Amino acid sequence: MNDNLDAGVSQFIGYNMKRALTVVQADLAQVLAEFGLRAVSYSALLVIVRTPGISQSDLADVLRIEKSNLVQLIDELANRGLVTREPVPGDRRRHALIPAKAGIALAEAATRAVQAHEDRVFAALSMLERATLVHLLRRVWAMPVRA
Amino acid sequence: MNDNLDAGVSQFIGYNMKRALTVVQADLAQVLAEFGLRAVSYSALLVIVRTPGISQSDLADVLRIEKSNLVQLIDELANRGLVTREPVPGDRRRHALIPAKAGIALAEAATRAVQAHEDRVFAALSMLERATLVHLLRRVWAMPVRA
DNA sequence: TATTGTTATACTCTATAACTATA
DNA sequence: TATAGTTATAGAGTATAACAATA
Repeated sequence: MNDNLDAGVSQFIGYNMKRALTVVQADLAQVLAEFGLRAVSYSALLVIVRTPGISQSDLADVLRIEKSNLVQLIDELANRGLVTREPVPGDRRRHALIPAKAGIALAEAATRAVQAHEDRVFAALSMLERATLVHLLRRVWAMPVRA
Repeated sequence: MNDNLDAGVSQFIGYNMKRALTVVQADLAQVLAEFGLRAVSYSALLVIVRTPGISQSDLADVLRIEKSNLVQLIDELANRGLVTREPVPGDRRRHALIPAKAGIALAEAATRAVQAHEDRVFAALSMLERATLVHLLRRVWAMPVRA
């Protein structure tokens, strides 16, 4: 394609993955900023809404981030009245993360915006092609690479 | 798929793109570390080898990074004897980036390792599927998203 | 002993502003 | 005035170690 512009790096699959993701992330960040959210805080909120009562440790595992980096993130969501930390009967170490009404509403509105964002960003692909793309990507991340 | 594990975020194409890229980047970093390179320094070296005489500004444009962040990177490559900064006749502001013999050799060896890395990381996909993946990704990053 | 939430910290990556020398 | 290279710095994002409370 433009081998003299990028000197052949565009032959690599990883290069094209990164470049496409950069486009997607830039647009997503703009969309979520209107809700006062970043990608990671949107994900956290959505998981809490759909898994009420999840603990911070389990949430960190699901989001594949460090639990220490989740503390301030949950602080933000809690300060905005989107979620609450509730005591868990039987284990006083854990906090159950419970979505507040405002959190549920924001997650729903943001999810609609994210779906619109994906429709826009992947408009060049047909629905079938989008399904193919997801299928191929899943097989990449689902595959064990090293022992 | 595991909608109760990730609470539905895996429905998003962007989520699958990021997750796949994380796997790819982790493996690539390991591979390039054996050559004392990061992804960005490998890309820079490869472009210099295939576009001898390119200036730092033009290289920054190709790599889509800030020229200020290129200075130390080129310092490293130069200190290792992989490239040199040569004066450009007719414009004393510019430096022509010239690959040294060691730089050409390292770029070739690293490129073979990167190709082996891609063969390994995308082993779950047939050659046709890899071509399809690249084609779909290119159409995503080539598409203008916002005006 | 191990786990949960927390704090502090360090390290990488990236972006921006300002400077110099040249054009 | 504008551009190439450079320096310094600041902001994200992420990773690690240590701690108190609890299991």
